[in-house]
Amino acid sequence: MSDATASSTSRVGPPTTRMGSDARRELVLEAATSVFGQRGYAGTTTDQVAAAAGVSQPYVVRIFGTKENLFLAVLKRALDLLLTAFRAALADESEIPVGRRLSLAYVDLLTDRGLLLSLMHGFVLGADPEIGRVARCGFLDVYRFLKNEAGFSPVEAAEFLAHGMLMNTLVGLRMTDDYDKDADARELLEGALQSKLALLLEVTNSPAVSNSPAVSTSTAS
Amino acid sequence: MSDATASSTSRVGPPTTRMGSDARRELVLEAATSVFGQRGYAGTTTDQVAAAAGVSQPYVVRIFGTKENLFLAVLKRALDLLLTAFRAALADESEIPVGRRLSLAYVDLLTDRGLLLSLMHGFVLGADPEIGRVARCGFLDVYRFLKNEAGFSPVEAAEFLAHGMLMNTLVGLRMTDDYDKDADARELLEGALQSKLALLLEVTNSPAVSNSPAVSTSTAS
DNA sequence: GAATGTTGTAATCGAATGATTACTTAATTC
DNA sequence: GAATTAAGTAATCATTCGATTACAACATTC
Repeated sequence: MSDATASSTSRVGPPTTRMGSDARRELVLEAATSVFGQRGYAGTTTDQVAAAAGVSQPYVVRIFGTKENLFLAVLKRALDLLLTAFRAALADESEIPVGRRLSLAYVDLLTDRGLLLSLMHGFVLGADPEIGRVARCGFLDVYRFLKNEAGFSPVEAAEFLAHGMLMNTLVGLRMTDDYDKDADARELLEGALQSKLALLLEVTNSPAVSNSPAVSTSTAS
Repeated sequence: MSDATASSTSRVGPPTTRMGSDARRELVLEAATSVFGQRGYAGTTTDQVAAAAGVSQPYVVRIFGTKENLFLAVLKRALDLLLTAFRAALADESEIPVGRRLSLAYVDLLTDRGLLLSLMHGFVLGADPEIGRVARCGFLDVYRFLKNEAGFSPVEAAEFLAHGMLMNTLVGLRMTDDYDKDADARELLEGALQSKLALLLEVTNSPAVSNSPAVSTSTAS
């Protein structure tokens, strides 16, 4: 906090230009996706989300009503982006077979830190009444897409989903952190991701979560 | 609470017989495994664990020092049980091929509610310094078992792990809740679990998590 | 059978956190 | 250009929760 000439309640910087509520909402959703992906639903505070989005904590709460609603919005957005990316990959005519195109689209999404991990956190909270309902429904939507739109058989679809869950888990584990240190980790990543590994390694380089509390409520100047 | 003849500080029931600390520790670990599996690390309170174990909340804390230590102990125990079950399945000579025996052992473990879900919750917390380290190490231990002891190739091991992660996810999602209601859920479960589905359906019938706070600190009489 | 250690609980504390209230200031409208 | 709406924050509250302290009852040893 600069002790400038400003009196206690007057402005410090140049007059802030305002943002439309839709844009602000999307910005908070992106920040929330990142934080929820790292720390899970219960492990994330609205204050951490606010800090990541560069707004105050009460504003985050006011936009979404409750933390649970915010997480549900993150889940729905993630599922929407996932299916949209899959449909784009499907529509994109190419010599590459369908399954491979979808796999590549999936790994592409893994590079959006938090997106698929937030989903994963939701998937293991099926015991929660609200979150569980949305998560089950979303997972089934993906399954139906694979069958009805991509033309997979039930077993092929399960196969595809299994590899997706393994990739999610490896990213959640931050197994890429051990890529240089552990030969088995390297081999596992290569076996699980094969040609898609290089793409993933490029973006997996952010540090571990810090346990120090966010400075909170105050916007970064 | 019975309003018996007891004065405020006197005993109510018969003199409680004590339990050895090892047995008590194991009992608390089992309860913690169940609760962590349902609600995740951050979503679980030491009080919920205490209530599930039938002891007081401070006692849970005293046994394990911190909640994080408790969760780490749950993870290590789960990994130990997993590898022990796998080694038993491997040693058990039979006509059934190795992969199938291990799969059956895995589904057997899924019936211990919470065990594999606690692991799964740990797996997606790789960004946490301590939990992440233990989770990565444990996952790699399983991978090494598959390669070095069960004789899997790297790709076969990844394949096996992928199906394990899908099964974990389906259990975490409580997809079995929709087995009777949704044809796609039924088909997905059958495609993913195949012959092992019947085993899993038998034990998946406990209700959703309640959001009412545990009565806490008081032992059930 | 006192002394001593162990198993266990009741009471409570301090910090963290989701939410609320009241307020400020930038846009927008008439 | 006043009035009104919308974007945003500071301050603060009530709960929750992990942890600590002090104490009680059972077990063991000598």
